[in-house]
Parts: sequence; structure tokens; C-alpha cells
Amino acid sequence: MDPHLLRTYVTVARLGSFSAAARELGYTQSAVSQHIAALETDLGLVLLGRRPVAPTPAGERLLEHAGSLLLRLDAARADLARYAAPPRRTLTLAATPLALHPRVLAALPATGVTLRTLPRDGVPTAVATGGADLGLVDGVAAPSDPLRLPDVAPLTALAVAEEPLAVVLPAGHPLARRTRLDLADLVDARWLDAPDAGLPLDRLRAAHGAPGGHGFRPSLRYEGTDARTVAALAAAGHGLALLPRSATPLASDAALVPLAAPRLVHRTELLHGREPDGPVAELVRRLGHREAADR
Amino acid sequence: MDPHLLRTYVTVARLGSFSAAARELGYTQSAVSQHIAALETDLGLVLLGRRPVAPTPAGERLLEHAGSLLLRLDAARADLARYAAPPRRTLTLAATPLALHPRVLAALPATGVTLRTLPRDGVPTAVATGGADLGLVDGVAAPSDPLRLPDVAPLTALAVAEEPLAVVLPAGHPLARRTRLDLADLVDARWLDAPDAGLPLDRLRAAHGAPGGHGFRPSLRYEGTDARTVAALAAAGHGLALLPRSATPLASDAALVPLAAPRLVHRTELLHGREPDGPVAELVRRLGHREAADR
DNA sequence: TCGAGTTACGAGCCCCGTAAACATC
DNA sequence: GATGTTTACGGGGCTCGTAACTCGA
Repeated sequence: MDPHLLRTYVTVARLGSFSAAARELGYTQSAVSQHIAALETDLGLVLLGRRPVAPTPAGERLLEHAGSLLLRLDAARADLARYAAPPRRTLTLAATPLALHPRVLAALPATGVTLRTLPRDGVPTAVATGGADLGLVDGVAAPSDPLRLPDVAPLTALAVAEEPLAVVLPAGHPLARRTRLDLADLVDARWLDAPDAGLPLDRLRAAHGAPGGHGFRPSLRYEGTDARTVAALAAAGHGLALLPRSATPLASDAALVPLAAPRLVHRTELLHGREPDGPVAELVRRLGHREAADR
Repeated sequence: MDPHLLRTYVTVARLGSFSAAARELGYTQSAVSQHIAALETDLGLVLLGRRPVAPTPAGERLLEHAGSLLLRLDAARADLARYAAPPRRTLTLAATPLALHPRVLAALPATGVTLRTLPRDGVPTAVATGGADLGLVDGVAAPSDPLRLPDVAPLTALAVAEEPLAVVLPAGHPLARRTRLDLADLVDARWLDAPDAGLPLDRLRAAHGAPGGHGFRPSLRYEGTDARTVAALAAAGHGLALLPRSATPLASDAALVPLAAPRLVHRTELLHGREPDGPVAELVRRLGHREAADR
């Protein structure tokens, strides 16, 4: 289970071809073939069906392990590299769209900042593998509960902000006159599915206590990262959306009703590798008032 | 960052000696020395101080990564090995002491079972690396919240039971007459520190919302795994203890007061690798009524 | 001087590329 | 026969062991 072999394996599985993988990795087809053969004899399992080239069930399983394994390997290397490198003068920040809280924007230094928005899982990965110095992630959680983040490497998370959640509906919607809404009222509604900009529907289902996967049926799917668009889509009646209050600069045709039960908040956390220095440490100091969790 | 080199490195760090590590791994000192040198040049860092042989700060950091990396590697191998092996006829169960809920014991098959109790972190590890077919872990959590387990590999967790928590005090204790207690009343008390048998004090601090580490000061430390002993120690006045109701067959000199706030329960979960078969699947079917989480 | 880690060097193995064989469309 | 995977084989590099060297108590 040499990492080289694993890397070859995941590449072949992703591309569905030995030769394509060889091109991408800078090997010959022959070498790739030998790598796969070595893995298969080592594990005593056939990992790939040939013609077409596709993972067997065991191979699917290995893919899950291998992905996380290679990720952690990169993370370890990147983390150690920080020890060798001189302190950074600039700062790269990876954030989910809704995590760009005004408090954070206000605290950023005037120069030397690169900001990049990524989908949710990409942020921890970027911080772990050194693609970013700091990460900002948002999500729903019970008040003062830490977010559930995939633990790719030892990262430290600090709570940055918590704010109430609100349901966005068209102004004419029957529920728009309410002063508060419970999640239970909304299980059967159609919801916008905007995993990169809004809050994933899975989280709602989980919060509502139905991990089985029923309820909160998706309507339109939006694959962009702009919260304003999500709010506009909801106002136009394409489905409900749950957003933090501050992220919804309202059009006149939308109604915003606070979510009352269950008690959930929109939470933003700052993620960093350990022992930040230079501008990273400065920003952490300005933002992090209370420690959330050590992963 | 070849796993072989990492394994050599952690062994050297653990034993504090190149030659001892060489003996343990079946290499010559020379090879070990070359392994370490290779790692150090690869990463561009000095990992070990020689004479005495001890990790540098960067080396300490690598140790954290390497430990988890090697563990996951073993886990992946063990998981894949299950695909190749014929279905098991026997069943090995790893459990924390308080996780042996009567429901579980009742559901065990009559023959072919090996039961082993381990400290908390050992259970997920054992299941992941194939040391056990199934794991049972207990912990405190908010009602219907999954436990926070270290994620060493993709494991599936099923909720088995939740039951109320109670504080064990000596019969003569000033608080023993109360009909309910809040955690806030008990921050300043002395607590038994019994990480392997009772509930770790860190969890109490976290539940109380003070991750800083204050409060819940330890009194006597008990390193065994017997819950009965913990209850007896608490009854004898050596410190308070928090236990699930059912785990405290009471001596007459002890008082049991239910914990009322925050709303916490003692929860047990069943852990298994995916797609169980044979007796494993049978037990899972009998016990797992609701799925807790997929890690 | 002794214990312990490093360095020099050579033998063997492993890994990859070339090239030919083989399979499938 | 075109495309794509496997197998045979050979060279170069890597890894480990032997043994000589170095350093500190």
C-alpha cells in the first residue's frame, strides 16, 4: 500500500483508463498496469474491472480509504513545510460564501490578502494541505455547538460569529405573515437545493431528526455561490431557503421569517493549522474570542 | 514520506534509540539511521535531536500526523482484508466498560463470542484495524445527538441506548437530599477522575461550556475499568461521579441524584465496519433500531 | 574506551521503460 | 486493425547490510 500505488489507483479509477492515468502521472501505461497489479496481488483482491475500467465493490471501498489517506499525507507534508518556511508576509484565506461575516471583513489587514471562496468541504482541505493559511466555514448548529467538519488533519477551530436563521419566502406565501416558523412546519415544502451557497438540505433533515432522508424535498438546484441569488430565487417562488439574517439584503417581494424551533443558529468558524504566526496570528487574535474545538 | 520511513520514525521516537528501534523492526542501526536521514532531507527539517534521541518540535508535530496516518493505513488494509476473507463464524466485540448495556448482553448469541473491554479511544481503533468485528462505545451527549468519536476510518455507528445520568454522592453529602442537580451546582466540587471507567472530566467541562479547562477539579484518580468501584469511591466521599442510572447498583451509603441541566444523556453506540455479514449482521439487526451517523 | 549514531561502499532487488504479445471492439 | 491492457526483459537506481569512522560520556 505504497502511496504511489494508491495515487496511481485513484487516478485510474477517476479517469477510467490506464493510459489516461499514465499520461496524467507521467508514467508509461506499462508502469500503471504494474502498479495496479502490485496493489491487487498485495491485497489479494481484484480492484478494477477491465473493459470498461471501473472499480469493483472492493475497489470502491479502497477509493474511500485512499482519498482520505492521500489527503492526510499531503496535509502532513504541508503542515511540516510550515516549520521550514520563513514566516509568511501575505495571507491566503479560503472561505465558504456565507462565512464572509462583516466582522471578518472588517478585521482583514489592508494589504497582502488573497481571498478565495470554495465549497464547504474544500475549506478544511485547503487549510490542511497548505492551499490557504486560514479558513472560514459556516454551517448550522445548535447554539454554541461546534460545527461538524470533516477532520482531515489536526486543525484548530475558533467560533467567529453566531446569528439567527431566517426562512426566505415569496411575499405572497401563506406562511409569510407568520412572526416565527418551526422547521416542522416546513418539512413538506419544496426547498431550494443550493449546496455551495446556502445550507445543505441534509443538514436540515439531520436537524429535524430524520436522518432517513425524507422531507425537505428539493425544487430548483442552484450550483453557484451567491447568496443574493438564492434569496432572489426564493422570493420568486422557486422554493424555500434558510439563510442567516445578515446574508439576506431583501428584495421587496420577499418575506423573512425567523426560525424559532428547533433552536439553531448560523455559525461561522475560523480554521487554522496550529501555532499561527505573522499576519495569520494577528487576524486570529482579532477574531477569535472563544475557542470552539480542537480537532 | 514512505510509510516505512514513518514507521521507523515513530518507533525511534517511542524508544528513544536508533539501535533499539532497529532491533524491534528487524533492521540494522545503519538502515534506521538512513531512514531518519531520508525523512529529514525529504522534509528539510531536523526531526530528532541526537544524544539524547528526542523529537524536535517539528518532530513532535510529525508524530501526531504519523500516528494517525499509520493507523488509517492499517485500518484500510484490515477493511479490505474483510472482502477477501470468508464470512466469520465467530464474533469479537470490543467495548468500553459502561457500554455493556443489558440490552446488548441479552442480544449476544450463545456461542462464538469474544468480549474485550478497552479504554474509550481503543474501541474505534480496534474495529477499524480489524481487532474486533464490532465495538460498543459510551459517552455523554445531548439527547439524540451522536457521540463524538475520533474518526480513524469509515465506520458506521448505530444508537443502541440512551439513559439518564445521575450524580453519585455520599449519603451524608449536603447535596444528597436534592431531587435534581444541575451541572452548574457541581463545577466547584471535587470529582473522581476515572477516564477508563467513568466519564472523562473533559467531557463535563465541554458540556458545561467551559472548554478553557477550569472547574471540575479532580480528586482521586482511578485507572481501572470497574464502574462499581467508581460508585463505591464516590459513596466513600473521594469525589463525585457521573454515571448512567443502570450502572450504579447502589450501596446503602450512596445517594443518586438525577442530573437535570443541561439536558444530557448517557448514550451507547454500536460501531461496525460497513456491510457486516454472518453473526455480525445478525447482532447489528437485533440491536440497531435507528441509525446514528455515518462517519 | 565504550556505547551509540554516521558514513562509505557494494550486492541485490525493485521499479520503470522498451517492446512485443494479447484482447476486445 | 485500432485501441488499450498485459507480459517479458533489461538497465539504473534505491535500499539494506557490512564495516570502518566519529563523537561524546
